[in-house]
Amino acid sequence: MARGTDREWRRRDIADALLRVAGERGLHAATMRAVAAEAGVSLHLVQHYFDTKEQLMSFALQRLAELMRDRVVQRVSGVAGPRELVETILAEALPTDPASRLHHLVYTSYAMLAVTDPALAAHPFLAAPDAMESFVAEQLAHGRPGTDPRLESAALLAMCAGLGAGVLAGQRSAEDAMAVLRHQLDRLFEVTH
Amino acid sequence: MARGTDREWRRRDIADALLRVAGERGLHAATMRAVAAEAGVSLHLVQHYFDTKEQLMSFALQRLAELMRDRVVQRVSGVAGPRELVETILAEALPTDPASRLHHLVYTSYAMLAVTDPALAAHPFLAAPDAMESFVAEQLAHGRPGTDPRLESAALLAMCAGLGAGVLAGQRSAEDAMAVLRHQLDRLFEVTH
DNA sequence: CTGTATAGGGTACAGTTGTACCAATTCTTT
DNA sequence: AAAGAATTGGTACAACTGTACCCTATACAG
Repeated sequence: MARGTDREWRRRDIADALLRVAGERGLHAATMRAVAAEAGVSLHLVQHYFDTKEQLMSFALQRLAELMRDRVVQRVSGVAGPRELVETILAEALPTDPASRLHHLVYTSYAMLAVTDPALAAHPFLAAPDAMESFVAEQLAHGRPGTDPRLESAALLAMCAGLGAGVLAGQRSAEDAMAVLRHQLDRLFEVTH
Repeated sequence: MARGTDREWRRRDIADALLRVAGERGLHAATMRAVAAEAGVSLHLVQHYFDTKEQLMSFALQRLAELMRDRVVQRVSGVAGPRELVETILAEALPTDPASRLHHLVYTSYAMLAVTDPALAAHPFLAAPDAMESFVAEQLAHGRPGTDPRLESAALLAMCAGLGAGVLAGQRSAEDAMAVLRHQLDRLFEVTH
């Protein structure tokens, strides 16, 4: 009777192994065999829980979105005030620690694959970013009534995505990226003149 | 005697074929054979001009940076005034037409590879973005003396990178991205209060 | 007790990859 | 004219990929 949930656990374990491999050696290195080895199981077991590699890739992407959402929820708990909320959420979009670094590397790799791979493109890839953007827009709307919430929130999210890519690529440090982010938030939330 | 330059032309042709394949089918699809077919030459010829795939990948990346630089130079010619210059340069960072769409897809794919591939990481990947950032900072410095040029230019460049990724992923249209960009530039270049 | 489904392991296979090798042709130089 | 270097082609090969197949155990329904 617990078979169903047990099965789901196994699938999660394997998907997490894929994410680990992809984060350390690149998404292209996440072969069936590499994932099986990382998960400490046989190749056949991976095949048993995922009929095809496409299914595994798709499930791992779901799992990644889930993990990123969990991180945001955990970070946001106990934070109050529009400025603090927005800063917390946007900071999570920056790869400041190994875990989020892995997340953003794998997520962006998936996104690049999705541009040319119809199967991945069908995924609800953009649900999380869209939700973030709406949330930030909402906070701006009744935290800074003078501004255009949608345009400003889109700009902020895009900036963080770009800053995150810059950090990943080694263009700037996570601290520098945070400084750029804080500067923009200071401007947005400065006392009305 | 023209052999040397002839050889260089051939290498460019092959590298351009790689960029075309990568832009249409993804960087992972740019195999030796696919590149040879796209270039209309035999597999051995590709091997002849590039001893190893790593060399081909590296040369194609150089070539991509060259093409992107050429596009910026061409776009900027005939444009005057800080606001117009900055807008022109940043707009080029957005995938508004097929060519720049291809450029940004392949460039970002390379960047993701470089995170886990030491050979690619050694490349002067960030020279172009850094140069752009410096140029924009310079324009802001004596176009908008009140602002912090480096922080604002970093924010603008990062925002455009993020917007570009969003356009590639299908999150928003190129027009919407341009609207977000223009809104930020309007703010930066509004009459001093 | 018997059969049937689930979980697991090992191996085989066809296709693709980067690379290496061998042959032929063309061009330059002596 | 001859020799040799550069250029092009075809094919071979070892490694790796995703997938398929065959063989056990163990749990549970009849």
